[in-house]
Order: sequence, then C-alpha cells, then structure tokens
Amino acid sequence: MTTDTPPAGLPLRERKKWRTRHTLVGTALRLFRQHGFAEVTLDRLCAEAEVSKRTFFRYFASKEDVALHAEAELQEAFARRLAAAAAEGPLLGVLRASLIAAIEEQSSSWEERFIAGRYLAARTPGLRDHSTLSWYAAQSRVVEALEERLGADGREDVRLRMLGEFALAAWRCGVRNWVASRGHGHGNRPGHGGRPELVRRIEEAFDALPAAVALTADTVHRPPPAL
Amino acid sequence: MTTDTPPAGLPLRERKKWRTRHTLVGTALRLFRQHGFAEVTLDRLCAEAEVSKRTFFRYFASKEDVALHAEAELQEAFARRLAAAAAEGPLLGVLRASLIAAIEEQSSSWEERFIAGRYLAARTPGLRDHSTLSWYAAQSRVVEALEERLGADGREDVRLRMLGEFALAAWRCGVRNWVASRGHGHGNRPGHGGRPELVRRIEEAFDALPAAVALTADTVHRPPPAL
DNA sequence: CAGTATTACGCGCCTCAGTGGCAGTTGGCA
DNA sequence: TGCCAACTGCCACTGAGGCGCGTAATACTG
Repeated sequence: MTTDTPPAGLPLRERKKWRTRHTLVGTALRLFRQHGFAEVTLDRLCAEAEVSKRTFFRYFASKEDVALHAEAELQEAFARRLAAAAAEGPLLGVLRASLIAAIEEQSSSWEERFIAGRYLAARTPGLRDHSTLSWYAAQSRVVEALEERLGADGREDVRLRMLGEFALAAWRCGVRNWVASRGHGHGNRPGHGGRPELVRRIEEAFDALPAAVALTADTVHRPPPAL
Repeated sequence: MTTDTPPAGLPLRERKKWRTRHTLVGTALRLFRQHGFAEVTLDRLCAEAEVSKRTFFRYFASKEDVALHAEAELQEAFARRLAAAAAEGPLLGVLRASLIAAIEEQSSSWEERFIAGRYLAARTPGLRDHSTLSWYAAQSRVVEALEERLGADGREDVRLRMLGEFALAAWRCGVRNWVASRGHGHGNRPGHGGRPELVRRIEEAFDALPAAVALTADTVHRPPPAL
C-alpha cells in the first residue's frame, strides 16, 4: 500500500509518531471501505491498529478526522503556498494558483488517501459534513492570514472575505463535478479521474466565477434534450 | 416571553405539537443562556420541559437543532419565497430579494430566538458548525430547486451553483459583521442591532460581490491608522 | 554511560448524545 | 361509543469522546 517509510532525518520519536499516524490512517481507510464508516467502531479500529483509544484521540480529534486526513494535509499545503506567494495582481488569481499548486505538490499516496476519503464521504453524510466544515475553517484561516498581511479590515471591506468564499466555492464545485464524473467512466481509466482531471474541474469553476455574477434565467445552459 | 399562543385554526393535535415544540425551544434557550450549551444535558432539558428524551428526538434531530430552530424557520421561508418568486432578470437579484423578504416576514418573537441562537453560537463552536452546515444544506436545496425549475444542468454549467455560493457568502458575511457590530454598541440601543441592521449588512455584502472578483492587493481598504 | 527530565502511551472509568422496542395514552372519526 | 392511528413515556443500550494516573520509552546532561 504505497510507501510507508517515514521521512528520513527525523529523530526516533518523531518517526514513531509518524508511523502511528500512518498506521491509523491506513487501517481506518481499509476498515471503513470494507465495512462502512458507521459500522466500524473506534474500539475495533484501535484494536486493529494496536493503539489505545486514548492515543487515538491524541492524534485525531474525531473519528471523521482520520478518514479525511488527506484533506487536512491539502489545506495545510494550501495555507503554506498562499503565505509564500507574492500578493500581486488580482487576489483571486493568487488564491487560485496557491490551491492548484498545493494539489500538485502532493504525493501519489496522498492521492490514494484523498480518493478513499471522498469515496467514503460520498456515502456518509457525517463525513460530507465534516469535510464541508473543515474547508470552511481552512478558508477562514486563509482569509484571516491574508487580512493580517495586507493590513485589511474585514469589518470595513468585505470584499476580501468574499474572495475567500469564491475560492471555497470553486473548490467545492470542482470536487463535486469531479466526483460525479468519476462515477460514469466505467471504472478508472488512466488519465481520467486523477488529479489532472480534478485540477481541470477546479479551474473550470474558477473560470465560471466572474460570469456567474450576472447570470440571468435565460442565459442558463440547458442540457440537450434527452433522446 | 413573547407570544405563546399557537396559530389559531389548527386541529387540537397540531396545537399540542406546536406547544411542545414551542416549550422545548423556549426552555432550551433559557437554560442554555443561563448555564451554557454544553453544561445543560438533554436529560435536564427534557425534565425541565416535561417531555421524555424520546419525544425530544421526535421534534428535533439533535441538541443543536433546538437552539438554532429560528435559523431553520428562516431557511424554510427563504426557500418558499424563492419558489414563489418570478425568475426574471439577474438571478443573484432574485436570490437576494428572496432572502431579504424571508427575513422581513418573520415575527418579532422569531427575532428574539434568532438573536438568542446567535448569541449561543458565538461562544459554542459546535453550534457555529451546526449553523454553517444547515445554511450550506439550505443553499444546496435552493440551488437544486432552481436547477429543476430552469431545467439547468449543474454538471454542464456551474454558474448557477456559484450563484448559490454567492448568496450564502453574502449571508454569512452579513451575519458575521452584524454580530460583530452588536458587541460594540454598549448594550442594545433600539434601532441598532435589530433586523434592519442585519438586512443592511447583508445588502452591503451583496453589493460588494461583483467588485470582489477583481480585487487586487492595492485596492484593499485599510483601516485608518490607530491613534 | 550513568541519571534525570520529557514526553508519549495504556488502562480503566466516566458522561452523555442518540437509538430502538414496546406498552400506554390521546385525538380523530364513524 | 368504540375503533384506529398517531403520539408519548419508560428503559435499556451503544458508541464517541474525555480524564486521571501510573508506566515506559526517548531525549538530554555531565
């Protein structure tokens, strides 16, 4: 199951922690996929991963967290990218580029975990909710950091907050359509359904953003009449 | 505590149900405000309201639901207004008008409950999350209804979904700044902090929407230098 | 290579939200 | 008046999440 070697150069203690976390995520995703998220109790998961429940909660704040850990990694990468990016030109473009870059910097084992998480979220309302919330929180953090950096005041100028919401909307919309399109393609053809496709969907959503503001009822695209 | 007479003309059974729900919401808000959301157990709440816990869950899906019931009412009114509205001109304007109308159609006892809920949510992460989720769900329902009505396909044209996200963003942003401004005004001066102010904040957010798309770093409003 | 300070871990216990079965009650209606 | 259906209460149960404390491993110091 992909690489399970901890990043070299870390002190022993950190390597152990890395392994514990990695084991927890791995066994959790395996069990959830086999038996369903709700059907796997934390007690069982902990028994399987050979850690105490007490320890589990030292690594993850909730049962949902362990299933969606890949998303948390992405959110962190996004925040890092944005902090490192130069704030020049349209800020929406900066947000967009940071998000795309964060996706593309992930490893292939991340992609596996991410897809596994989305798979679970697609059939588990509780997980969908958790994902929604975590992205909203990530967006809030990002906007606050940006406000700090630019010396902006969110109470006086709401446009920056709006930008955050836009980026979040594009992400959600992109992921949504990406997931939907993965269902149709009879299995996972290579080059279809992976990260490139996800990135494409997100960019599509970003592209549609400016035009959406002025959308009227009669400029809505309707699907071709069913045959 | 405001009106507690059930809407006339209902059959006896419905009036009883109305009273049960009303009692639950009332005692819940009172207890939560007195002792904090987390400190009040459902057992205690049910004892105080003189219903069994089993019955509580026939009325509300969760402990959070009863605290934020006012928001659910507003969401429903919003959906109704939108369904009744003519889909002409810019759709964002239709969404905006429906939301504002929904707020303004509420009773004054609703306003009390709404404010009480926001007060609690402001200091209870779990409630904030619940509110966030419920609004996101409401927005999804609204967009789906609109897609249905206009015969649009969300997979082909993401702009309609984006519109939903815009409206949601304006709501969030409006409420956020409304709550923030209520804290400063040394108590609740009449005409300040009520629904008119809330509506004003939301409209402000809607107004800022189009300009936000093109926001650049050097056009961000900065607060006047602190003295 | 001692000894000591940190830090993580496991165990057992607890609270409480939320669920399900089943029996009792009450309103609607003929 | 009596039946049916909806509603409610009681009770036992599961599972998430938290907490104190004793133990064991790692890191640091001389």
